[in-house]
Amino acid sequence: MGKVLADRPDLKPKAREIAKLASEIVSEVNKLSLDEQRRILEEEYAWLLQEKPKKEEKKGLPPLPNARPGQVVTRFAPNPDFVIHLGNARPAILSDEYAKMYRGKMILRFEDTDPRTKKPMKEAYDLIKEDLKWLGVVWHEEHIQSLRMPIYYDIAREIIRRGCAYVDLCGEKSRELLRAGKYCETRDKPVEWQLEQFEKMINREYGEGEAVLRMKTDPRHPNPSVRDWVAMRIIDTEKHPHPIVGSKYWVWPTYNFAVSVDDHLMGVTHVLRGKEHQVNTEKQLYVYRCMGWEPPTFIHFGRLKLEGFIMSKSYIRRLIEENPGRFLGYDDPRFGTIAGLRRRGILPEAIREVIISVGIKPGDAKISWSNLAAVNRKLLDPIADRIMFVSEPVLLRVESPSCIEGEIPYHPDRPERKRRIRLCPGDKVYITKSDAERGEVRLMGMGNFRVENDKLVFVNESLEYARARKLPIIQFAPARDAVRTEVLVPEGLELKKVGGYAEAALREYGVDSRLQFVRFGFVRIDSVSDSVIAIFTHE
RNA sequence: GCCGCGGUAGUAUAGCCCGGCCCAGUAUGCGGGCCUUUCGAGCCCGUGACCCGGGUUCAAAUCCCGGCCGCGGCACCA
Repeated sequence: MGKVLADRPDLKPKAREIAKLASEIVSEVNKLSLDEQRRILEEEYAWLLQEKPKKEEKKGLPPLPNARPGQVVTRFAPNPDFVIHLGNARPAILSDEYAKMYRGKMILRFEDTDPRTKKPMKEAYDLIKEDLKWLGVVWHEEHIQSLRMPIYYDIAREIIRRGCAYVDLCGEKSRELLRAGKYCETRDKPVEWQLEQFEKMINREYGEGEAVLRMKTDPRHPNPSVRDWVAMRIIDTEKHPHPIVGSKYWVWPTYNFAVSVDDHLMGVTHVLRGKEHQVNTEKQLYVYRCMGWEPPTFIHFGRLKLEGFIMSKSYIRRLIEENPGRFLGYDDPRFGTIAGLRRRGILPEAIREVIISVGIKPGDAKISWSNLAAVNRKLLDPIADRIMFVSEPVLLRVESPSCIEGEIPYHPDRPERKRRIRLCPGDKVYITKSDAERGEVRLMGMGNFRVENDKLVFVNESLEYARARKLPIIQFAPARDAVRTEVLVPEGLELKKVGGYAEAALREYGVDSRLQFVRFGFVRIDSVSDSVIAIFTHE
């Protein structure tokens, strides 16, 4: 029934008749036996049996509304008060992705207009850029708001001239007034007075809290925070110097004012940001309306959480400060910062893939670690060399009639790259304790051995023998040139340490190498000295 | 409390705008098998979801109403 109408939408007006017809036919067919039904189908309607080709699944982002190729300008506007985390990477990657998709432009803008409560961190400007580069984000322009102050002053004057803003001298009282749907009496003063007062603000004739510039909105707007929202306020930069411009400015734009001005002046066409900005969008529209600017297209998506990771900037900072020595820094692999994920061994392509798959839905998304790990594993597997690492090592002595030699490929897909390992009678070898308890094992690439007390007794080299007996094929490390290795395994807020020995080949890899420790999991080499410290990425 | 936005398998997502090719697709996870000198990868098979209740309609995941739940906002933060 549905099928018929889908094929012939022109029949829709007759749907009622068709429904009746269809049910008659169905009941008729149902009287026949199943075999009979099949026979008729095969004989007379064989063409129905042919599978239609499966349509190929489209991957990637949905088209951007109101977007014209070559005309799209997006932006990523972080607050440089700390490094960015996976949640911040979402607008960054999405903005980058759409700019690329439409051959447009992407702008990076640091929003550092509050040296008091969101004091910028001097190093963060560069750290954020590093993270973005690592993520593969490409930007064509770079701006710092604290370096654009005269621009905000100029637009503010224009907005006052247009009668859209006023200087509020009522201080604390204004908050109550506005909550009640009323407002400070200075709102009704003439434009000339407002301009005068604004210059007095700039000339430091007022202190913090004594005067603010407010947008005129609807004093009875259902959302009290929208009512005459603050566009400019005074921050005492003698007490709270800004890390870039010091005490040069006294009057600072609020987020909503600076953003509206910049988005317009920089020609931003599409603003992609979290839904926590929905009300801000509403506020910013007042600026566009007053100035007669055309607003960009706003897209708000939900929050992004990474299961089992701490993302909050302030919480991470507190944890580090209150627990000296417990964390490795803002890039600790237990944190959801970009730097933390990088140190953990997550690839930037994996982050991008996950963020693209989550898309731009307004609903929240909780990414499960196993999902991120699966994507990362898929990318890592073909490029990570296999190295043998022995955890919980026990030391055994080889007993065999002669030396045994084996060749082990670094990667199963490229068997021509391999190292040679030689075990001779009397050699000491580390294997994992639980493997030693298996009785008979096959040392990967070497041969089959029987474990007898502290001895490893050679049986034979036959792989078929090992298969027939289902012997575990285990990793090992000859003690002679074994590398002492510690693997840090992040588990929630804990960082477990797994000690052991790796085979000599580990020496060939430097810091930042990504490897797979055979039967253990993927790791990233974090430091190399006499011994090696690796960080466990995932299985 | 007020304002706004959402609820599709364990997780994420497609479909919703324009109701019928959807007894709901895909990925991951989980279970089983094949392959394989790793408990990896790959390949097969299986598992599992439209928040609840009404309504409109021949037909509702899709439209309407109510409820429940979740999230965001309610700053002189961004």
